[in-house]
Amino acid sequence: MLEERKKKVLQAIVEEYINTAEPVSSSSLTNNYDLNYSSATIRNEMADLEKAGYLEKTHTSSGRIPSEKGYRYYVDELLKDDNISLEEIKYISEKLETKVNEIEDLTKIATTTISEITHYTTLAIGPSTEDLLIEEIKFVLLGPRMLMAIILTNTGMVKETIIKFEEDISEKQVETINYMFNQKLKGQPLDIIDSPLEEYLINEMKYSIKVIRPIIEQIKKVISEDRKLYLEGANKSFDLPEFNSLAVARNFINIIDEKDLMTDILNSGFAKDINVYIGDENEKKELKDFSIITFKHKVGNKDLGTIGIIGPKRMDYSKVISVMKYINKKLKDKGI
Amino acid sequence: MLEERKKKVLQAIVEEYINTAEPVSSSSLTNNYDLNYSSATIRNEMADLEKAGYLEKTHTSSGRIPSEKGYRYYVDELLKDDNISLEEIKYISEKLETKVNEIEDLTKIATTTISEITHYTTLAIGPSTEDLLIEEIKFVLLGPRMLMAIILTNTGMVKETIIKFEEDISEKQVETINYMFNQKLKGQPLDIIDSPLEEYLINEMKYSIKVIRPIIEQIKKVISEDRKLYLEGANKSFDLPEFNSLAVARNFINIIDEKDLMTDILNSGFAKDINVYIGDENEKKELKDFSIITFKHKVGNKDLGTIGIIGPKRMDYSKVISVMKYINKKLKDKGI
DNA sequence: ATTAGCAATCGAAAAGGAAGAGTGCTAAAA
DNA sequence: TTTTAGCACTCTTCCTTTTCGATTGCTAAT
Repeated sequence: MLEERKKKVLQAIVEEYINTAEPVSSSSLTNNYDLNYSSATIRNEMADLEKAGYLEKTHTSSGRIPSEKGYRYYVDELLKDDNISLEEIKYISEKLETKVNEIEDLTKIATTTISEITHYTTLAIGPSTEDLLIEEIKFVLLGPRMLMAIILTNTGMVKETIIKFEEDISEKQVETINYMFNQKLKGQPLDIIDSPLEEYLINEMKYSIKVIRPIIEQIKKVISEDRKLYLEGANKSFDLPEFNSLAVARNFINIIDEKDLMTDILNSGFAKDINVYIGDENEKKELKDFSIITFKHKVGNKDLGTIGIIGPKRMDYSKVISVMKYINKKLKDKGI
Repeated sequence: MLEERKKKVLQAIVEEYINTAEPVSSSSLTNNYDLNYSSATIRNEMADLEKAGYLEKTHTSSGRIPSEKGYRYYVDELLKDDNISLEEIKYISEKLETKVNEIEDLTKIATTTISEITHYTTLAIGPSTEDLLIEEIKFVLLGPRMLMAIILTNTGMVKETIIKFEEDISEKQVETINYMFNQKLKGQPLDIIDSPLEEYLINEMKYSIKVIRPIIEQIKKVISEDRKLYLEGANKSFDLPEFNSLAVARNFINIIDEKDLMTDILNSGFAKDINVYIGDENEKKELKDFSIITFKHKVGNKDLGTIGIIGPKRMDYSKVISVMKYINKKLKDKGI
């Protein structure tokens, strides 16, 4: 447990460094941040904090920057999570008022809004299809050889896909298919549609393989498709001073270009509502020089997508977390 | 019209510069590229080509690099468009064999393939909805207050959307809607669905505004939605030496992050099958340091999407154009 | 417990210099 | 007339050296 003054010094250094991106000197803190001590006193505290692992030096005679432990302490103990202005509240509210017919659109709007307010690169994936139950499947004949399958789930999510056939099929056949599929699949989990089921339907139902197979194939494909990934404000990161280093910039581009990696990150580790991973705390080593903040938007057990921010370790945690909390609350209030 | 030897020198310089990204010296060309002359002779030719505007120097005592006029001459007169290996042909063919149910998926595959083979950043937009005619609209009731509208067009394209209502609607109502809409819209251009039509339907058909309005609103929204933009291999550009300049890298990120700009670019200027814009030739001044090569994939009058490559002016035009030509041909053969 | 004072350290920027690559030009060779 | 050898000149790149200033840690005074 840190003494009160050490906390103040640590907080001042973290915030100053977040603002300026320059190592913080002892003298720059005197008479600021409620620290009315001489630079020598601050210097002693800084030396202690460094020994305890909260601060680092870039070289012998430089000012201090926070270590990952320092950031972590700041995030856990010192950070204010109401760092959001009236204008921002207003702006967010307006944005989220937008009427949408699909949840994914809302996730998209939230992503853009967060990126606009925080000026960090923001990403999101749509809701997971795991754990969803099939409520009903509808088939609509669009042409003599073109059928649309519409799957309704228990959460109100709708997935549709088009199946093309090699030969004509009749309305009568569609009716049979409709009956068969609903008979077998109503109330079942979405991922039941795999090969065993295919065999079953074909064998047990004694229905033409030429008709059943393409349907199952296509439905399988659609439900196993990767969750859609949204990315907003990749260029915003390039205005940050840490991106003056070409190595950092290239690293960043490689990361956000790697869609599977991003999806993984947004999919993992949800201990809390809002999760902060600082540098090496990230599971993926590629991210060791960045921080990630994610939050899962859900109502009850209904997963509605995940939004994440990626930025330098010197991220404005306070602002980002405040904005996320507010958006999270707003989304919950909307009650979708 | 350039003399034969000048052409050879120009071609050699362009190709050498594309390969090495270093200004090309007179001595590096002797005994290469079918140029059996001394460096002094080459030097004289280079001086002439520079006077004529085809070459530039980065400073007084440097080798030469092609000017935009030089690249243009190379692309128009000197470039080989069969610069594609057997392995590449095989790879492309395999990729394009993939069975897809929707055209957009094919565009996506082509985009990825091009990026993989050329190592340049590749983008694409799906087919334009302009000029499409409505063949039929189907309505499917998904729940008491949820309706799906499925629009079939003359090109076989399918667009569907979900409409939510404030009050229950019956199967009977859906039938009426179905009849009304098809009656009025069959054979009409897709973009007929605008406000006047809304007024017309509501007034003339004397049908509940509460039902008609949300349907029209939603359909309007869907058909006016931006065409989907695909982007592949943004990180690949960062391996190019020109991206060692931070200004260039940042510029590039800003460009590809600007989706409207990218969409505009892919939408404009289709004089030929394959279009090359070198540096300042680009309409958008942001692109003055880059080259863009686009091609529109169409069969007959049916627009099936546009694919574009963006890279430095020192782009491997020969490779890119060869690959595009081959893919274009393959897509045409597939006949979708 | 705090602070003033000061030598010591190190990075960043400026200045200087050497090496090398490439050109243009002149005069000789083909 | 065309081509080439030869060489002075130019300019970049890289390396070293120097200077300047910011900041620290330590010691002794408050």
